[in-house]
Order: sequence, then C-alpha cells, then structure tokens
Amino acid sequence: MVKNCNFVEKLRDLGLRPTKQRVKMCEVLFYREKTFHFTINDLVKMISEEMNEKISLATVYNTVHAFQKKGYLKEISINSDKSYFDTNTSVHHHFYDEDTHQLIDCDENDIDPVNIKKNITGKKINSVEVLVKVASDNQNQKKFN
Amino acid sequence: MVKNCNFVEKLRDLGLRPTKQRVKMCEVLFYREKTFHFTINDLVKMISEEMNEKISLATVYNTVHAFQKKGYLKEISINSDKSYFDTNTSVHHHFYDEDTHQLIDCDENDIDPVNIKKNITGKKINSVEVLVKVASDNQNQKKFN
DNA sequence: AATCTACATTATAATAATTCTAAACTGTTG
DNA sequence: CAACAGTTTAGAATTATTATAATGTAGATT
Repeated sequence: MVKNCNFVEKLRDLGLRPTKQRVKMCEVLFYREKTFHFTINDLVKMISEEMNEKISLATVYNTVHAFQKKGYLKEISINSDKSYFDTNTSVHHHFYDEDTHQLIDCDENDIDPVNIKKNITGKKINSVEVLVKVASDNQNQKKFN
Repeated sequence: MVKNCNFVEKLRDLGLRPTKQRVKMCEVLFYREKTFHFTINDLVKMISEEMNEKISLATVYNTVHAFQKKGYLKEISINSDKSYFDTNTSVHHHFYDEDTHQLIDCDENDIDPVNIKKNITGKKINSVEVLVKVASDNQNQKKFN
C-alpha cells in the first residue's frame, strides 16, 4: 500500500503519465491506511463523492487495468457478474459472503499455505487463490426461485 | 456423475418436472463417462449438435441454475466475463490456463486439503475453491496493451 | 513559451452475458 | 380430460465491459 502521496512521481516511475485523473484515482485508491476491495461501480461512486468533476467510465476502466497490469491492484475471482479488485496486492485469500456480497480478507493465520504439487509443462503459476464462500446458516442457497 | 439414463425419475425426485428440454439437457450433461467443464455458450452448442430442435437460451440458463441449485452442477469462479460450470460436483480444485482459457481439474493428489482456521459468526462455509492461474512462461501477463 | 506528438480522456456506440417479460405451452393432479 | 401451476419461448431489457473516434493534454523539442 502506497502511503505517501507523491503519486506524480510514482506514476512516472511506472511509465504512466501523471494525468489529473490518474493522480486522483491514486489518491482514492492508495492514500489511505487500510487496503480495501471494490468494483468499478464502487470506485466511480467514491471518485464522484471526493471530487466535483467526473472521470469518464472508460478512463476508470483503463486506469484500473493499467494499475492491475503494473501490479498495484489485484483482481479477485468471484463467480460473478462483475469484477472485484483489491488494493492489497500481497498473497492472501478471501471469504465471500453470498448474502451481503461482501469480500473479507484472510490473513496468513486464517488459511494455511496451499501446497500445489502439480505443474503443467511450459506454464508458470501466476496466482493461487482460495475463495471461501459463506452464507447464513438458515438459508440454503442463493435467491433462485 | 449420473451414469444411468432414467433422467425422468431423477428429475421428478428433485422436484423438477421432467420436460423434454430438461431430459435432453440431462443427457447432454450427465450421460457420459467423464465429468467436464462448460460455459452456457458451450452447452448451447453441444445441445444443438445433438438434437434437431433448439432449446431456448433462457431455458438453458434456467435449467443450469436449477441443476446448480440442486447440487448437480457447480459454478467455478474465474475472474471472468462469463460463468464456467462443472459437472464434477465433488470437492476439487482447478488450474486455469490464461492463454487458452481452459480449465483443468485437480485431483486430491495435486493440491493438499485447504485448512480454514477462521470462521465467521452465524455463517456457514458453502464452498472452498482453489484456483491456480497459469500462463506461458514467456508472456508476462494478459493482452492489455 | 509556442509547437508538436504520442498518449489519454471523453461521450457515446457497440458487444456480450445474463435476466426479465408476457404469452403460449405442457406435466400433473383431481 | 379440464384446470392449473410450473415451463418454455422469443425477444426486449439490463448490466458490465470494451471499442471508437474526436478532442484534450503532458512532456519533449524547438
């Protein structure tokens, strides 16, 4: 997590031009004590709450993907209609509450390291993600019928 | 995996009316030796190859979700644009090839059991999924720019 | 500081996956 | 076999995401 706010330099170091939209997005995403999870929609809301001008949706998508590619954001796989991102880019896993659609971080004490004993020729492992889906004890499943 | 083909009775037992669309989908999905992965799109193609009449897309979605709800199909979480399903409903994990977009089953020898040490009050664990993303050794990441 | 240029942003259109709708249809029950 | 509740259907609607093409701008060059 980036804690100081010299995002102009940080962006330049990454080879990304420090446009005002990108700097603003850095502030919204990284200028805070704790990491967090968000969808693009969440992020657009956060941005519009923090500033008067709006950032185009396309720019938000582009910038999130650029940050992801540079390793400053991680995408989290949820069986889902939408993409979730995490500003915590360290290796860690998640609980997903199927009732509230909330994501909860696991720390290293919550889940033992996953031991992968298989490897696939010519391929390298990019990520190992554990997703634990939880729901209220009384309701069986989703809201299907 | 259902091996005999008395799907009419099976459906009735599940509380699902054995319509000809559902019986056909049972055959396509479950009347085979090996389990497999598919997207809705894959399934629609498989159905149209195996029969003359078409099943409406809405029915395919409805029926897949009904089977999922009854525990005959499992949805697999991939950071993705579309949903993947698995006719193998046992607890097992997956490799996902980011180059070819193929899913590969892990058996119990490939990944040690995941030990969850955290629990969330009032919530029960519905599933624990490990997804190992792999890609060619030479290409760094996805096709972003 | 004016100019240039490649990269960014933008509004909007396009695409793709999924869900909704409302009418027609069909198992099942009585 | 009539009635009804559950199903199917085609197509419209919705939602997330990506593409497009015109305009804007950061940073280098003059």
